[in-house]
Amino acid sequence: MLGPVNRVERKRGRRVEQILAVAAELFGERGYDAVNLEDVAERLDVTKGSLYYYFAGKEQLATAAIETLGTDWTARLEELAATAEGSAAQRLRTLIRAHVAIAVREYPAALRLFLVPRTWPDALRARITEMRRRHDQVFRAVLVEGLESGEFAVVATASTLQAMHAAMSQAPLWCADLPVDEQDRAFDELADTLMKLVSPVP
Amino acid sequence: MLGPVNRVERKRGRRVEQILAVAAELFGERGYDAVNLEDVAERLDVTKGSLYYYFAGKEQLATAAIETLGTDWTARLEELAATAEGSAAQRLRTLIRAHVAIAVREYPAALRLFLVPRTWPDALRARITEMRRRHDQVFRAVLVEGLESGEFAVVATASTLQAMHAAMSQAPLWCADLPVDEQDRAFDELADTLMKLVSPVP
DNA sequence: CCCTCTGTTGACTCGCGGGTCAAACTTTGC
DNA sequence: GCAAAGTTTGACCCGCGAGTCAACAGAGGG
Repeated sequence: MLGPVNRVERKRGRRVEQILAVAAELFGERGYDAVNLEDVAERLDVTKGSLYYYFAGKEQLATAAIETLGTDWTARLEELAATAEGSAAQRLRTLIRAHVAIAVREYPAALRLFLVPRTWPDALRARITEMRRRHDQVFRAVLVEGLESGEFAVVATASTLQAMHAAMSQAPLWCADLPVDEQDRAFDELADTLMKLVSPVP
Repeated sequence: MLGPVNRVERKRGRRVEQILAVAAELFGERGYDAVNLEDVAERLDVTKGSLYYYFAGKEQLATAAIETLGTDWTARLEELAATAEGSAAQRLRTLIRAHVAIAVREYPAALRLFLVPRTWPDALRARITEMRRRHDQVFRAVLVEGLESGEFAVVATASTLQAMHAAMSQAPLWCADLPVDEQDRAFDELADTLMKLVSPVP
């Protein structure tokens, strides 16, 4: 039997989800150290102490929150990869755009997750690494496909993926402050630019 | 009259340099919050209180340290750009390699300076932005040159530079732990990969 | 209406790290 | 050799934020 058994457990489950949603947002925005539990509690119109009823501590809360964030993000990427139509190039471009859009619009500082994992407690590092591995996996699959079909040409798969990932993760920093319509143009430009990494040369 | 006038001031100047060297290393490695002044002091075989004789506070110390780090790094890039021989492509590749090597070998976590500037106090943000602007300037110059001579083709100058910068800054994260000889191969691969961003397509 | 179980509170402890300062020590100039 | 200036120390203050906990609601259930 999956899921909560009775009304009480369901209620608790919903509460946990609310907390995780807020926590994911804050940890995604600010990183680990810069989030304090009072802030999380305040956003839930609740007191800090109450969080400890659901989670053993900051680290556990952050771990669960990252899990949530990661699962959501990964799921969307994977679904997109599964449903996207067209050539490998078209699909890769779609993925890049979507990934950048999620990063910028929803987790504007989630790059911290990937870029400075050393500041996170050990337990979290593993989750973050795993999350990144799964993201990479989605991109790698399309990349390999395009390579095998001869549609793409790359110097080295590893550094191509690294470069792509770096550029995408960093996007929030330089286009978070742009107005929305310019953001869209920036996403397109970045996607086109990154496609050059896989384009064949004469 | 430039420079310190008497022996006392020279001595003080040297002490300040020692402190800044250590501070630049630590701030470059760990970011702002994660550095505490006790650590800085300990590395200098000195007490925390003593730092306050030379600097008004953590923020001022960090500002000066970043200044040092930035000046050194920028100067080396600029000198390399000025002395490098060959086509625009050859020079760009040289710059990329050098930049990555400096990032990985000397300031292994300096990417935090660029990547998460929102965690730094306002005063520091300006310095960091300026440092990055100067780095970009060096690359932009070569890029524009190659474009004008028809050697390069890019989708958009801005996102090309962004992508390059992102990939280079992030390099320390994924190749800091490699043995030195593999690092060199990784640098080469990354440089070759990034050159694709400017390569003309048929 | 009371009893129990689930949640919530707010006042508390505690350690950490930035910042202060008078006193002690060292160097320098005469 | 001594006074003044320069430098270092270590004990101390203070605020912040994580974590604790006894006391206090409500919501059902009998």
